[in-house]
Amino acid sequence: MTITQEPPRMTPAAHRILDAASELYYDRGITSVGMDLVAEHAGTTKKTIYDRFGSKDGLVVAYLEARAQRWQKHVEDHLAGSPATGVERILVVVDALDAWLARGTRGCGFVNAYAELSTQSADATRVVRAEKEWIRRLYAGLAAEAGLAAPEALGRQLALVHEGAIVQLTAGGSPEALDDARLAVRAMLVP
Amino acid sequence: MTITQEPPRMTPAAHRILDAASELYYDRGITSVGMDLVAEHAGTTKKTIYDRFGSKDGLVVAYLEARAQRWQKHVEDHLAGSPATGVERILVVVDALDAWLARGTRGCGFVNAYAELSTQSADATRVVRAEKEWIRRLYAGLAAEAGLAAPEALGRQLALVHEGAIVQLTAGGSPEALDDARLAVRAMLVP
DNA sequence: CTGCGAGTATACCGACCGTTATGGTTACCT
DNA sequence: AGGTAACCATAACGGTCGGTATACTCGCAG
Repeated sequence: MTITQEPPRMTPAAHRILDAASELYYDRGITSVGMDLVAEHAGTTKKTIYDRFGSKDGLVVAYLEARAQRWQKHVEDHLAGSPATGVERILVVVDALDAWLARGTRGCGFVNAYAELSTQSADATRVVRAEKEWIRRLYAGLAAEAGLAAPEALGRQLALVHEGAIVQLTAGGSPEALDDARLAVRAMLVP
Repeated sequence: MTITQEPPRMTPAAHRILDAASELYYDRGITSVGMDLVAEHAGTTKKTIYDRFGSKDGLVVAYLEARAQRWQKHVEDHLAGSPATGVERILVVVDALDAWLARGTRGCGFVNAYAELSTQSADATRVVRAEKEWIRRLYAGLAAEAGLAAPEALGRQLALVHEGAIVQLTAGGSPEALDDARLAVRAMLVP
């Protein structure tokens, strides 16, 4: 049986811990960041971390869930703040990704976490998979709203371009990856 | 100044070490695999590892370079063994990727290494970037041979689908990712 | 006044980290 | 015969790992 732990109570110190862990885990990787370092950056102690998050795995899952929430809100804000309609709304997601990746070259935090933890933490893997499925459904939903044919399959194909752009921009060091993604998306939307 | 170390002399023990490290690093991640574990799996001692590879970073770079060579040979063998011509040769690369990913769900070893090491090892990052550039040039070269317009830009766009398929298949847990990639590639090749 | 939850401070645990050292055993090359 | 390269075995180095224990202070609600 899979135990689903209750979410940690977000006391003030817990907030500082999660903020520090989010920055450190994303920037330096999860395995190479120890609990002592997180405690130091959060201005607290390991005792408080374990009181709030139970284990390193618990803190990692909280980090991934918070990051997913931030990222999804970022996309939804972009969509809500754009006058685009129809197929153009699909390009708004690419713009949101571009803005999200503007700072930093560390790539997708979820892919990075999967790279380190997929064989060691089922909970972390579950959060990563959920975020990737969210991307697929986001594009599929926009394709359906635009009245395009086979929106589910098209949404998955658009998600490939989305993920590929992150990889080629960061790990691949290809600075024009986002522009390439816009071209690829447009090519896939003209029938 | 950047020191380029000479490649390790591949004595019999060095071969076993590199084989063991390749399997362990890819399966469990690089940071979480220690030198003791590599020595144990290779049936040798840490002394011999350091005699042959100098440091953990040296062993990691050797792992990535060997993996890139294996992967590129895999693709070239697929291309050489296929009767396809023109744009169909681009799909052969997707078939080669499908076969390469048939076993395992650990995704792209280079992206995984980048996730763990990009802020800590310039040498490892250089090997990762070289492999991603190789993919872009591979597709661009096939696009040029097929007589397609703007082959460089098109090659980069095809590389996005390629990388995205790996991510969505493994981290995303989307089993139809390779079929989606074939559809996306075909959509991008009809003008 | 009391009890309690939250947080701080410090020390500790066994295990493992990357790295180096010492010493000895083969086997091949001159 | 002597040298050298490759390898094995054992141990140790200082440091960090995730996690636990003890003891303390503070603010607040009953």
